[in-house]
Amino acid sequence: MRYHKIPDETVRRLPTYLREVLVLLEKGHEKVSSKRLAEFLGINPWQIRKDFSYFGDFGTPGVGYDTSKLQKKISKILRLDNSHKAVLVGVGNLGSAVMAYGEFGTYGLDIVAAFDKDHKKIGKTKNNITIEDVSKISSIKRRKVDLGIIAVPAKDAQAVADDMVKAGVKGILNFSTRHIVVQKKIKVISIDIAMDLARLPYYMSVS
Amino acid sequence: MRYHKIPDETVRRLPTYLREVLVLLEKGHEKVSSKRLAEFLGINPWQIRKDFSYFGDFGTPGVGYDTSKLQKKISKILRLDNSHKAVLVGVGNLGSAVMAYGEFGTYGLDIVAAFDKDHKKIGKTKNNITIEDVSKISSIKRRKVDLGIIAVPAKDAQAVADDMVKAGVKGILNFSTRHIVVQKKIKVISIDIAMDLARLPYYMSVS
DNA sequence: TTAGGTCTGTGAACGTGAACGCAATCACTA
DNA sequence: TAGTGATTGCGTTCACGTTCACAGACCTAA
Repeated sequence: MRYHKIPDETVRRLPTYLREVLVLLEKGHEKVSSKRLAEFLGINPWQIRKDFSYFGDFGTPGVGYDTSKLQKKISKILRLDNSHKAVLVGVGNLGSAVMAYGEFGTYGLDIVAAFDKDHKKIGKTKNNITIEDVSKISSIKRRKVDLGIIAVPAKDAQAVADDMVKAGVKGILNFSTRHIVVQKKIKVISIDIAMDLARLPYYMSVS
Repeated sequence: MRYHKIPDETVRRLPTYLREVLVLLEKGHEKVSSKRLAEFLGINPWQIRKDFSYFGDFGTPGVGYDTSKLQKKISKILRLDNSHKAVLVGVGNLGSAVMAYGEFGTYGLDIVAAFDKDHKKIGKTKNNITIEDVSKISSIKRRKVDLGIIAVPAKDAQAVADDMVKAGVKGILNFSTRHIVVQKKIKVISIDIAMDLARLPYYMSVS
């Protein structure tokens, strides 16, 4: 194996691989071939082999990859080998769904605090988390939270992001429809579910 | 202007452009420069100009782009000039949030029906939509629905997708964590919000 | 021990998209 | 009408990611 910088597009696929590998481990499969993995995920086998070739060899020709080693290696690369704490701001419809979404745990990600500015919501409890006043968000510094999730309306998004950064958050997942500007060393990933749906009609007519 | 096939990556950005253009129109701006648009969206100006160059010229050197023409043109390319009807299957936490999510309307997309298999939910009304029994999903054929949104647990996702296709859906937005296989002419776009969060720790350590 | 089948690892070819730079165009002013 | 400043349109270059093809490694069975 040679040293390689892992391409961004490969990193984007790693969580997918990890998720499937976890399922296979659960089922007790110790080995998996690139072909089989490819079928499950709808990707080409050679794409998977190429991706895996950027780091380690845990593959055995004629057999496949060792699922357990794969899981450890991918987790380590993604820094998911230690668990991470996340804070959610905005407990509306989407925010509530995010809190209830079980899949974060799969990756060792834990939502440990939730904030809102609506006084009717503050103090209430959802998913064992008591909703706090967003003006007190700086308290997460003590609680060693390094991920932030923004689920507030567009107009409030930037302000919330600024507060998060001040409170020590290192990465932000942004569900709002506004582009967010932060210091370069803070990573922001934005999701706009409406935009993906909006792309569908285009592809429907093409094919 | 020359004829060009519009690159996939450009299509991916079009909804973003459209959203911002709609905001500008709302505010009464008739013109916008690539530079200004770029600042709002966090993209490079030349990327935007290149994207726009694949279709039409509505730009005036020294002035910028005509927002109104931009809106019409992008809508037309994305086939959002006619409204589209969507069906949601799975009215859990995420499904409910999707139903309540207002941004779909921005693009002329309309959720007109919702299905679930839980008899406790069937018959209840959310966002003016009465939840129906998922076994009766074929009824959407009559209602001219062409988009499907899957918000059910992974194990049920494929079956729901199959039913949707039978019922005449042409494009699917999949929120489940399972890869879905359908006829080639049906377009599936999958979103896994946990996977995006799972990528954050990687970038946090790198920078 | 050998043969046959399977699957990995990776260099190389290929394709696509991003970044760049600048000529051409237009509005505005005097 | 000419000069100035702003901005588009797009050819070109560069960087990156995908696809391919195959040598080599390994397993099993006889």
